[in-house]
Amino acid sequence: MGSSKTLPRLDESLLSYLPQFMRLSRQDIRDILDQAVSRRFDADTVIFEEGAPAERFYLLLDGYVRVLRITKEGKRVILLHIQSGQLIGIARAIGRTEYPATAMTASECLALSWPMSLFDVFAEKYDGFINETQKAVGRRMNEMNTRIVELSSQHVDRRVANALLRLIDQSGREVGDGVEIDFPITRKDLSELSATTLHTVSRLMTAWERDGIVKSSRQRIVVRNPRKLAELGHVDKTKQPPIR
DNA sequence: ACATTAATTATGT
DNA sequence: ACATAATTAATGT
Repeated sequence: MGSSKTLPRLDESLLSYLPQFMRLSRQDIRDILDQAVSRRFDADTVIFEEGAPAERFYLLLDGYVRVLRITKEGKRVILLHIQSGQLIGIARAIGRTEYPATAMTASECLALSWPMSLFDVFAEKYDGFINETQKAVGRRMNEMNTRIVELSSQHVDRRVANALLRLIDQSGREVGDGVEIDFPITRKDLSELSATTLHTVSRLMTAWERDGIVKSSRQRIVVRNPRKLAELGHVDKTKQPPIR
């Protein structure tokens, strides 16, 4: 379960290096922190749900969060992953009063949150907040743009390869023989990111393991050869008509 | 070029 | 021991 304590006192360094708060005085940051609720979440815990009234917005201080939606038929679709230092649940920033998607922790997480009414206050009062937030929204839109094109035009192996590449880009941790995705991730998760089945992902992974591109065990994936994976990701192997 | 179904095995508490 | 994750083969579209 997640505990909901406002622990002793939040240190100002938690915020002072984040783009949204970088320009602010120590006192401003103090005020912001004093209004925050700090909460720890276990892995695989829902932070907020699609369609629910967007009462609070969050700043992820540690861990990783999945943003997802569930189709009418009960199929999960993962939209993107969020890493620490990022705001989530900022429905207000896109003019919505309900959360547009569900946020679920992918690992143990620590997050601050504020009532949504403060979003407008922050935007008005604190230099750089709305600007940097808008940039973050833009980056996510960008990612989803490329993903839409990917999902609707590329073959599975490329989709999965590119999903993996984004994951190590956003949450890669250097390990002995490559770079590991920094949170537990299953074949099923990958398939929900790539619009395919866990079986296909499984087959791809064993093939890529044989080729030394990845190494995986239960809920762990290490990319040993990002270059080769990137080739799989963008090499266009749609059949060209033979010359002559 | 894939998904689906089903059976089997591996792995973590 | 039990649940969940991963593999594998067979079959379907």
